[in-house]
Amino acid sequence: MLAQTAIRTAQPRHFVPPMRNPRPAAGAFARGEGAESLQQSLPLMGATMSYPRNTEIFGEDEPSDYLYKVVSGSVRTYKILSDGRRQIGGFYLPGDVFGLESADEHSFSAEAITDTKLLVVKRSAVAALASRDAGIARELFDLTGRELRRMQERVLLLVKSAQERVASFLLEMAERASAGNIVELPMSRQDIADYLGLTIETVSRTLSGLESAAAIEVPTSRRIVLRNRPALNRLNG
Amino acid sequence: MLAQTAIRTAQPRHFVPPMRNPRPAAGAFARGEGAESLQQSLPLMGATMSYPRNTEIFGEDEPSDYLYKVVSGSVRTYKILSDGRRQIGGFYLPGDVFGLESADEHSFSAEAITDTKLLVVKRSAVAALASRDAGIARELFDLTGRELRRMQERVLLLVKSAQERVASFLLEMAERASAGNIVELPMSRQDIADYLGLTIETVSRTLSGLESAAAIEVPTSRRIVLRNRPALNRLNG
DNA sequence: CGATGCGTTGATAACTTTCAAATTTAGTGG
DNA sequence: CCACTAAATTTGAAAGTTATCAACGCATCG
Repeated sequence: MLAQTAIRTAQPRHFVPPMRNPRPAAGAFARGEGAESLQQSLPLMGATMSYPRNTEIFGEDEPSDYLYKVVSGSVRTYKILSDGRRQIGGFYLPGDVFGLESADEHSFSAEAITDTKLLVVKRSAVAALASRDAGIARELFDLTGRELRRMQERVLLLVKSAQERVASFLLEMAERASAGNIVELPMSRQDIADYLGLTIETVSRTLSGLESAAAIEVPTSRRIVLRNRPALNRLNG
Repeated sequence: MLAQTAIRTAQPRHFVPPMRNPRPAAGAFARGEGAESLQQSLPLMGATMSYPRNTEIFGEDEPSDYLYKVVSGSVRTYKILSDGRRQIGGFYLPGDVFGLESADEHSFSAEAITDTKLLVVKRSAVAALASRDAGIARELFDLTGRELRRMQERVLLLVKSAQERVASFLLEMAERASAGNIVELPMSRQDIADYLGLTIETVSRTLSGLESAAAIEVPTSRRIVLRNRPALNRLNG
């Protein structure tokens, strides 16, 4: 399973006004003097599109002509397995880019989890820019490499126990979408289960267990408060 | 955990004589006229090194200054988890490139499974070439994207049952290292178990089960004959 | 021939899923 | 804003799968 591609850029993540140029990623990596950056170029090459909650962004069988950058909202990519189960490839939050890994066709479908605005850019436009600008090419390469490492982390996660997977998931989300120790989850328990390769019941039970152990609090089902990060990190392995 | 990076190139895979220039990948993708290809350039930039069976190629904590291409033999990358378990990132066979995903430091260790010859190339040399040649840059990007898709397949694999994982593994190896329906496995049962996130006992039992079901034959522990691919594919999901 | 490493097989325990039901939350219409 | 209905989440009990612990077989090597 898998995240199509999730690149987090050093950008403000919450309530980014649509259509405003993101500032260049700070210190992402060295680039040749005077070269454009992907951060700057993307908004100029694409259009912002809105997707209501639970609507499809693209289907698994469709040609993959675009790259997507989340402006606001949240996205899940997924694949329906032959036995009917759904495997979630990845969750994408504001600042994340997805679609990088696609070949000619998407290997996953993508849906908006919440109302979402995306910056949509033609792959060919990015490719053309990259072929003229080595800095941009390098940036693309680095983004993909970063996504690759992220996917490797995912593989490490999936061989662990249910408790470890849930703890790791919470820590990952805390890193990506938290204000302090409060994690706001845009996705349902079913989404989490399909991401972690567990059942919804196991996810729910594990969260209850962590709450009993005073590692977290669950004031509402979509809000998790991390009470004991060291304990979660221990579980994380 | 995970495969550092495994790119299969359209090259002859068995007994490639060391230090002989591989022919350019046939039809891997379009490149600008007259541009060099990575396939051609790599051997000119690096050196071939030999590693006896079970020796370390690099350690997890070491700086990652090189890319590696398997000339002959086989390699495993792995990571030791905090609980002492070993997770195998990937297996690399002749023609595969690994090390692409690394950041400043390796996230995995690498060992020769069998006596192995590797083409070792400085990352900086490849990067320099890529910055001058958009075709090379594109090639690198494509290689990484391919590896990303491969890792996604891996994630899909790991959420399945033991039987599905083993069946998928056999099919994967058949594609990569088989002569017809005979698969020669360079790695031990323990390696396979650590790759699939199972125990050695479960792998062994599952293979025995597949043999009872007449899907495979196991004449020796390192040789598997695929007797019923459709059945394996069904298990594969 | 005995030791050692690897693989297989068996019995039991631990963990996760499955099936079912209760409870809470969210959405809709009045 | 409240009531009602549907959906989501949580919890319980039983079944299924995989891991663990243990023993055995087989091959290689000295």
